[in-house]
Amino acid sequence: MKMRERILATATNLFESRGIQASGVDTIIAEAGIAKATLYKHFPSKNLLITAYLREKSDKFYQWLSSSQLSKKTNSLEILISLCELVEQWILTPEFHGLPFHIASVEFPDPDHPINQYSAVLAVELQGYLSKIAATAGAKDAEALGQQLTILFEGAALVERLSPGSGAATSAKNAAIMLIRASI
Amino acid sequence: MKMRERILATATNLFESRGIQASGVDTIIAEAGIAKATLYKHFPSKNLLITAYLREKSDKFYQWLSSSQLSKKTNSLEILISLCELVEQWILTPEFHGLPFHIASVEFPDPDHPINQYSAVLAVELQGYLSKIAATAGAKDAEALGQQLTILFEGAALVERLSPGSGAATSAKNAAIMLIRASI
DNA sequence: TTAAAATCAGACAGGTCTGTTCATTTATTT
DNA sequence: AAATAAATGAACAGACCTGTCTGATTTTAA
Repeated sequence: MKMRERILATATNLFESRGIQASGVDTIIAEAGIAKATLYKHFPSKNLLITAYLREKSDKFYQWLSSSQLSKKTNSLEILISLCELVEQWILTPEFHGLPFHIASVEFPDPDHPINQYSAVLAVELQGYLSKIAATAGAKDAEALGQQLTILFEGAALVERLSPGSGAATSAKNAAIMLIRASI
Repeated sequence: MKMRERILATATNLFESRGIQASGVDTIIAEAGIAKATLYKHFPSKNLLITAYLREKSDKFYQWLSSSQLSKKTNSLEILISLCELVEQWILTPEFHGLPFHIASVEFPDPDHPINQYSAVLAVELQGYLSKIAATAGAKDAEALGQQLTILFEGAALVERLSPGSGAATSAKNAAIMLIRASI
C-alpha cells in the first residue's frame, strides 16, 4: 500500500500549507505525480481523503505523546507538567500548522457536513484525553482542568499560528502549570 | 448610505452562519435583494467586503467593552475580573460565532493574502488591547498576562464554537481569574 | 509467459465562483 | 418638471471545482 501513503502524505502537505478547500484534487494528483483515477480508487471522495488526513494527524499526536516517558513519571505533578512541556514542544515544531480538526471545522462550518461532524468528534477526543490524564494524576476536578488545558492548548496553537514567534506556546504552558499547581 | 449597511449586514449574517468562502456574491445579493452591480459599486471586490466586515466586528467589540462601566472601576483587580466576565458574556451571546479575524485567517491561510494579513493585524490589536488593560490595572508583567488572556479568550471562543454548551467560556474565565490573582 | 490488476493521460460533464457590461427603470435633487 | 445619480435584471467571460469514464500502458503475480 505505498500509493495510499504517498497520496495521503502529499494531501497532508497541501492541506497544511494552502488549506483544505484551496487544495484541489487536480493539484494533489499533480503534486503526487499520479493519475486522477488512482486517487479516486484509494479515496472514493475528497471528503474521505480529508477524513483520513484528520484521523492520521490525531493518531500521530497521541502516538507521539505515548512514546514519550510521560506514563513513567510517578509524581502526579510531574506527569501534568511534563504533558504541558510536550504540548509546548509539539506546537513549536516547525511542522506544526495548527490543530487539523480545528482548521477543518472552520473550513466546513456547516454542522451537517461530515467533515465538521468528524472534527467535533476529534475535539471531544482531545478533551477526553487530557481530562483522563488529569484524573490519573489526581487533580481535584479533572474534567474542569482537562477543559482548561484544552482551551490553552487550542488557543496557543491559534495564536502561535497567527503570530509566529510570539511566544504563545510558552505563555500557555506557564499558565497551564499555574492552573495545575492550584488543582493538585 | 443605507445600501452599504444593508449589504454589510447581509454579508455578515452569511459569513458567520455559512462561512466566508462558502458565501458567494450571488448568494449575498439574493439574500439582500439587490443587483450585483450595486454590491460592486459599494464594495469593488469581495476582499474589500470581507475587510469591511472584519473591521466592523472588531470595532463593535471594542465599543461594547468601552460602553460598559469597565473604566469606572477603581480597584485594579476588579477591572480585570470585570473584563473576564464581559468577555465570557460576549462569547455566550447567541450571536457569537467565533472570532471573525481568526476564522478569516483559517479560511485564507496564505500569508500573502490581504485577508490573512489584515486578520493578523486585528489579532495583534486584540492582544495589545488586553495588555494595555492589564498594564493600567497594574499587573506585574502586563505583556505576559495580556497574551495569556488572549490565548484563553481565543481558545474559549474556539471550543465553545466547536462544542456549544460545553462551558468553555466559563472555564476560561475561571482560569483567567486565577492568573490575574497571581499577577497582581 | 500469460493473465490479472493497477496506473496512466486526458477528455468530459455539470456545477460553482468573481467580476464586467449594458440597457432600462427607479430615486433623488435642483 | 428636468437633470443627475443610483439601482435593476440578466447575460457574459474566464476560471476553477469534484467526480466519471475510456482506452492504452505498465506493473505485479501465477
